[in-house]
Amino acid sequence: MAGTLAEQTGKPWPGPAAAASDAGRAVGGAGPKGEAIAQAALRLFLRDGYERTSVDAIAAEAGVSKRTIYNRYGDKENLFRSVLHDTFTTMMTTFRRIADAHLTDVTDVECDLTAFVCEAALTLTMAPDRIALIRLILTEAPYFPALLREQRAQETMHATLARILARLAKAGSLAITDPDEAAEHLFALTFALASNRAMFGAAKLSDAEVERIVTGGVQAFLRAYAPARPAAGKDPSAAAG
Amino acid sequence: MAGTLAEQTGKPWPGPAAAASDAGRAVGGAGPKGEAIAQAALRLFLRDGYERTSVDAIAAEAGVSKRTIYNRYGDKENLFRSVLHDTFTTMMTTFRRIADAHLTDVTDVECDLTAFVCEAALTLTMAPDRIALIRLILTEAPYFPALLREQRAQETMHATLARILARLAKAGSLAITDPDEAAEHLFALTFALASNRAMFGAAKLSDAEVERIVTGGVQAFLRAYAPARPAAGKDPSAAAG
DNA sequence: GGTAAACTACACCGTGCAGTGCACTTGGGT
DNA sequence: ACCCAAGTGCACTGCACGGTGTAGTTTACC
Repeated sequence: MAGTLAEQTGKPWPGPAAAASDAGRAVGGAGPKGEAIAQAALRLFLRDGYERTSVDAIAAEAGVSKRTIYNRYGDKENLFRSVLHDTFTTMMTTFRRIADAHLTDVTDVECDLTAFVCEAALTLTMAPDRIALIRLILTEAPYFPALLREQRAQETMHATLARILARLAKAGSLAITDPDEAAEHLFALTFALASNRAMFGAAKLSDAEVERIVTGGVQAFLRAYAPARPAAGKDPSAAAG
Repeated sequence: MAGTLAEQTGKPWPGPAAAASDAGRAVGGAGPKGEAIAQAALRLFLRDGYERTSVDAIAAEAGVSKRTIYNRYGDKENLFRSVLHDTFTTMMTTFRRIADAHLTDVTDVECDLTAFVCEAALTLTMAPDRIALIRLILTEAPYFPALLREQRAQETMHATLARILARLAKAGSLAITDPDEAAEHLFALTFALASNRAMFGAAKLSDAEVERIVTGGVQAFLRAYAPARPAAGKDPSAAAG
């Protein structure tokens, strides 16, 4: 049957001669060949999806014998998981870095938040690979439970953002009762919005459009979560400063 | 090659004997067999995706000979397009009906908007099929350009919502300068948010959770787009009720 | 009963792909 | 010079699937 869900129990494939040779030999992404394989596999998986990508194609793309791939990764599923895992890891790291750079100490909420969201969106969310990655995750998640567990990395990003927002609320810069919900709203109004547009829209978004979208999202967010002002009712964008 | 993009020019497959028999015979979804085929195909495509669903499986699921499917639809791609097209059409109709029911004349903005969003979310966006449908669209869009054109139906829903919001703004119930952007924000804070949670989250969302999410989204939206109030400066969460 | 469209059952073809086996080459370490 | 891990090239198996051909069966209508 075609649609049977693989019940892989996350076994990372011990290696070609796990019991035989004591020390670890080149397995997975180690060495230049491993690098080439991983890059080629990622490229093709992102472009064509799991089912449509053949191991032969990956081997050709990597300039490597098919046998080498099987020697290193065991099978196609394991290669897939391995490559996706690495991608998630680097993505998470990047997000953390950007968040730290912009939001460790905030002086102007709107300005800093916008800058952060813009950079994160342009670097991570809107990278053409990222769109393909989302597609891939959504498609393959039912067949690769491990993928959803990885994607839970997003939860970490969410939590990071929630913590930052809570801090801002405590400082009186924002009126937030539920930081988790607020973080979700900020995500929805910026990253998710741009992401959806990029995925469903016909033409691909330019950087300028992305900036426009996320800026508008941040402004709406700030209007929704502006602290109670003694003399309000003015232009909402005046919340900055 | 596995990843070659099919450049189908939307030819709807004229039928088994288009030039021979003058009148149209049973083709596509007509008749009880056609119904069974379409339903089975939709079920399996949604569950397993295009590539993982075999025509044999569809035939078995529909209790129909494989030959019948080919007689009616010509090939797998055409069956896929046909089934998806029907699905989009009914979805659009339903959205229109719900919007009309709740938003033709609005007395209490928050109340009516929440009711509308709740029903639409529970009926359309959060139906388990819908999630699978989004997955399917995202996955197959690169290979079925027609799908994106269909999905543009969403644009119609967007436009409908934007028009309604513009009307509310004109009536002074909301402070909206860009109805399109506002509609996107409302979408993002409600449908998209719930949708994403449903797609990425581990546990599936209960109706109550969906209601909580979209209610929170509507409230945030209303806070962001509340008209300038003569005596403002209150707790934002007090905007509710 | 006769006719024809719709349908069925089944065998069949070609193909693409995951994965294996094996003999051979390469290159660094000793 | 020798060894051995790593890699190569290629042929091969097995299988699932898309699609076709065909002979026979149902169903409705005259």
